[in-house]
Amino acid sequence: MARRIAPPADLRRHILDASAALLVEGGVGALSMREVARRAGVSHQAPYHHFPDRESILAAIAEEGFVELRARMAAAGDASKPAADRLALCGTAYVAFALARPGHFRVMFRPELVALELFPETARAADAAFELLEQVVAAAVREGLVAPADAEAATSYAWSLGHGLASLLLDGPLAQKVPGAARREAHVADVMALSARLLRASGAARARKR
Amino acid sequence: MARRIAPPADLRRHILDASAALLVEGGVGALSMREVARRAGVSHQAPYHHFPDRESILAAIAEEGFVELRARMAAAGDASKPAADRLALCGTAYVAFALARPGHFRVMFRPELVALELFPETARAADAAFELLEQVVAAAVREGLVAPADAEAATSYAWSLGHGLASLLLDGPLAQKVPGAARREAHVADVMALSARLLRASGAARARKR
DNA sequence: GGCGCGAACTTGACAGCGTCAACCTCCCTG
DNA sequence: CAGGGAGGTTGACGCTGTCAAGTTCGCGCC
Repeated sequence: MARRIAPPADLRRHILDASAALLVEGGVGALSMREVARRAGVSHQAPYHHFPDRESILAAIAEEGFVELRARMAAAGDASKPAADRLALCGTAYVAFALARPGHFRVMFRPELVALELFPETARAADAAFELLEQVVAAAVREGLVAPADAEAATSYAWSLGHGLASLLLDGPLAQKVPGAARREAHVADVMALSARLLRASGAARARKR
Repeated sequence: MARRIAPPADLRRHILDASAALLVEGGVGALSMREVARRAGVSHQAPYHHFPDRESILAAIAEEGFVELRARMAAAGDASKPAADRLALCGTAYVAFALARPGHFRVMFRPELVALELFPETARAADAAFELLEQVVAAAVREGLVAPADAEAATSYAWSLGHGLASLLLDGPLAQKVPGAARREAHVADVMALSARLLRASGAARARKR
């Protein structure tokens, strides 16, 4: 009876892809259950057989995002390099992820959209990404760039710098002030290089004191 | 005929206050034209005599936010102090604003909610806040903390650090990891002090080279 | 002083939304 | 081969933003 015109095999995958596309096009407000269903070529109720509600779709997208974010940071900052460089590369990877997957990124840090306590898988993926960053900061402490007492502050410092730069480039004033993918990339590199320079200067000052 | 039970004088003000309260309670999704009207004690259509649509309410709130943000930063970083301290105090004020006015903050950096090109007043308020930060960074360059060639990167650095820390404390993983207003305040102070230390180390290194 | 007009507010309607409920129709399993 | 569940359907509900039209009030003008 001519069932399944558009959805060939995996409707769940189709739904997630259509949702990500909608998030990119019009932000969270544009992601509606019915529009997703329309794009997947199914009835407005079909998605409910794969996700209990709209929030669960957003949670699945956020989870995908955290997994990819962690993978990108892990690939960027391998342990052979000096910690200052690793931190800069992780930060660059963080921003690159946000710019490459804006739809995912915009959903990942919105507790009113995705209550992490209701989606343990998503929360675990977020924790894993956070822990990777903590390891790199620990390396920076080991190399004497910052004092051991500053480890916690340094973790927030590194995460904030990357997260803030990503947010401002994606949705903030820097979106207009730094137009074009190439200029953005260069600007991110500049900011991260500046931070690395500051960290090295701090490390040198601490070494001299001892 | 028992007109105006609830709205005594200024419905526009009432609408903005109710909207801010809704934003705090349930995020952007909770701000509905009809709920705002309900809270103001008027019909669902009354707000349209003061705002042409929902986006205009959000734009007005964002504008208020940028004005207060600028005022707080201006009050925090007066020009008599060293630039490293001014930057740290401005950053602290930035985060303090976000935590004190979460409803406003969540709307100020969402172009899909408030298209700044349609609301020049809001855009002007945002620019004014940004320019204040640029002045403080210019002072840091003048004091030799960073190279003149790094001025642009340093502006993004400072803005990103404050914005990122505010976002992570408000809606990110730090919201759970650093609970309680007092601990948050202390953590912000730690991070900003660390950044100031890094900047001073950089300034000292640059002075030594010359 | 009366009149008109516009601002502020009302009720009513419409389409689109998320979601609950009920139904159909395969395919796999006991 | 009976039965049941997975995955799809249509229909309905109350909510939303917004358009349209009606009402009421207060102020300025002839």
